[in-house]
Amino acid sequence: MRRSNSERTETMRGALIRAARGLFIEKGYADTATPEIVNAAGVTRGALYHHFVDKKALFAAVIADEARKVSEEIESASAASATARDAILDGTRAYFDALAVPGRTRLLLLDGPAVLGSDAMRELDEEYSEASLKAGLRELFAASGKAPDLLDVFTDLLAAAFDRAALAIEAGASRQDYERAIAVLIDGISVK
Amino acid sequence: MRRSNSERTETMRGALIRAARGLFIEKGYADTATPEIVNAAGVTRGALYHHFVDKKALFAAVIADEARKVSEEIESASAASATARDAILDGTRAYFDALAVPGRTRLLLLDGPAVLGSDAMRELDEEYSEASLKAGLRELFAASGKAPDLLDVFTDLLAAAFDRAALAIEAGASRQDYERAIAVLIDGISVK
DNA sequence: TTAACATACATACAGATTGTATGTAAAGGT
DNA sequence: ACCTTTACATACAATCTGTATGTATGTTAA
Repeated sequence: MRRSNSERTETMRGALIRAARGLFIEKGYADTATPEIVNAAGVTRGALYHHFVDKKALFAAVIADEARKVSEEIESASAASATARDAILDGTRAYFDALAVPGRTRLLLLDGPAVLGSDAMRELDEEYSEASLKAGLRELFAASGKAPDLLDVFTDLLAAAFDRAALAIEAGASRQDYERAIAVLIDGISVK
Repeated sequence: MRRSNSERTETMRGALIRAARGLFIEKGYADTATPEIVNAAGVTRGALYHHFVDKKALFAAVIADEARKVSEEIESASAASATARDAILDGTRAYFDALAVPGRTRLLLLDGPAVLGSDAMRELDEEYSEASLKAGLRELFAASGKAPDLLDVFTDLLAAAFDRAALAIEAGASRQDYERAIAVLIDGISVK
């Protein structure tokens, strides 16, 4: 069968990313060797190093994919909420659902920051999942007549709290407790 | 000179931990090789692998040291504050000061969780730095007549926010803005 | 259509790294 | 003084990563 180059590239990159994703989740970035990855994908290391400059670049592709999926799931879930408060809390639940997909907390919250740096992860977060939170907070501030001068800071702090909550929930903590506490935090910052 | 074995062990472990700390901060855990570490310490890899089962164990020793120091600095700073609110905010500032020591955010917030796992780091945090925050929150809740049923959860969420703030401040954000926002969060959860 | 080139992938190789095995010297107990 | 244990150094085997090189397949233009 004759396949175009762009098609070959696309399927090969997809296969490598999928195989790498599984192993990175299972054993972590550091303990996953490139021979394992290409074995799982049924190819050789030549393909990997042709499509990615190094192992870290492959990891970055996995992370970017995952961040995009999380963002998409959140946005598709937070369709229409009655109030700004509800929009934020619905978004929070959608975020917890998205991070409940096995391995995502490890990829996005543990290995990602260590391997790619917190700056790179911050950029990804801002580009993807934090956008809707920030929009929600902006509305909330507007509705409660609060000055939005610390909007970015509150977004950052709450995003960090959500991340920690996702980690705790995965470790066995009560999701309901964390959702209640987050609701208290949201209500707390919306008082004038 | 004749030195006892326990004395030799202590100085050697200290030298290895100090050398490793510097390199882990400078280049990260993954990019620091054990030959470099022992070179910096002026010994051989034999000494390292005699005192630590592997590279990760040496890293764990560095992290434990650092977490203890942070905890000590916080406790020595938060001597006596007028109110529970002040105690928490003073503790927050002390935490920011402690994490402003170069490399600590990388050690404790980036490499630590990735290398040792978030469970291990959570245990360290609970044993050390989060204890005073939890005590402060308990007082705050008592003073404002709030039910303390979510005390652990709020402690966790706020600790995560503090960590993110420390990272942001190191990346160049306004420390004052983050302190103001944190004060708002604290005040928000203390309303009945 | 085919010669010329670029892209996709495989194989081979060099350097470096980790952990272990083994050897030696110093300390501790009897 | 002897024997055991601990502290450390050296030597070795098994990886792993990135690069260099080789081959096949796709692309382009005369």
